[in-house]
Amino acid sequence: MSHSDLGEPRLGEPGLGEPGLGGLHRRVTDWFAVNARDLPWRRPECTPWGVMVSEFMLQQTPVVRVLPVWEEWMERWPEPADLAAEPAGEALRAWGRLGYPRRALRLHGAAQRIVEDHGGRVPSAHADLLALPGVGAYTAAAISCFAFGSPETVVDTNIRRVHARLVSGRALPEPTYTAAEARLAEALMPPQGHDGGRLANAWNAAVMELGALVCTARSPRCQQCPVADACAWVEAGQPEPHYVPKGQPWAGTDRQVRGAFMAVLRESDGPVPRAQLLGISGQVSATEQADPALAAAWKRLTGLSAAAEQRLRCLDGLLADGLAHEGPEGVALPH
DNA sequence: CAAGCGTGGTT
DNA sequence: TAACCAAGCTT
Repeated sequence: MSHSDLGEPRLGEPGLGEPGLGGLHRRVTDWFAVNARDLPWRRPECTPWGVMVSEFMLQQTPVVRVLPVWEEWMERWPEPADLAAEPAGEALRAWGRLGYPRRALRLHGAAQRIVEDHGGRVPSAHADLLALPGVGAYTAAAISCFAFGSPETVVDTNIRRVHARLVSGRALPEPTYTAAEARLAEALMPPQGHDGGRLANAWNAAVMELGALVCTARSPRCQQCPVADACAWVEAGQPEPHYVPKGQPWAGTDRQVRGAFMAVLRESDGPVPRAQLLGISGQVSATEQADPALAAAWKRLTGLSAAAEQRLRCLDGLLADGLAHEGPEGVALPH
């Protein structure tokens, strides 16, 4: 892969005595050295397990909400075996309101697999990590790179956005991760030196941080960007996105109902009677929102409101997903 | 592979 | 204020 494969946009001015894509590597990592947030999972004393827990929690959840929960987890479960020895329900409870509670379930399962298959140590190889529940391409690369210094190519949504703007001249990355984006990310990696992956590690972390703090999705802070003068998107006059991002509906969705159920189960010490759980209020089904008259007619015919049917379906879903268990006394978090 | 999966701060 | 969106993974 040569730099000529990167496409038309310029990658800074080469030939000025600056190695690495016309000095981009150096400029971004220098910016990072000054501006990086002091996050506990980045400190040298943080264990691979600490990095792994942070990566799970950071999947689709902002740093500020992860910080306090991560601290609690590290104090309570400093090693994978500590978590693996607990019931999954304890992981779900300690997950609190981070969202996507199946991540807690998968992290708990991953801890058990680490104990069984890896002697209680977080594996460092990408393939071993990828085999763990809840670990996909991004998380495997991130753990391998940030916890072990492996020269992996890490690609998250921040990095994709920086690449889209800096190199491709677009406001946003493609709606779905493309092979072209993967090739670009590979091509942008610093050359393999004799530093044991240190430069790769710094580049990954620096571009990610640049995307999180400066090259943000909305109202980017281009004045503070160390490579704005080399940015294809700035050069092109900051054109609008070439597609409309899909929204994430919430009111009346199954997600809202499942979230409400999980909140009740987390707060309960013992099992909650099924009827009580199904009776919690606060949500209106999407059907009832769209057409209250139709929903009322349906209820007269069947005796079940659309909301009631939705709650039944959502409870079944939680049980099927292993987020809850049902016994003779009711529904509870799993053992 | 597009859809589904929580939650709450920001705009 | 409603909409956007945040270090993705799984099916």
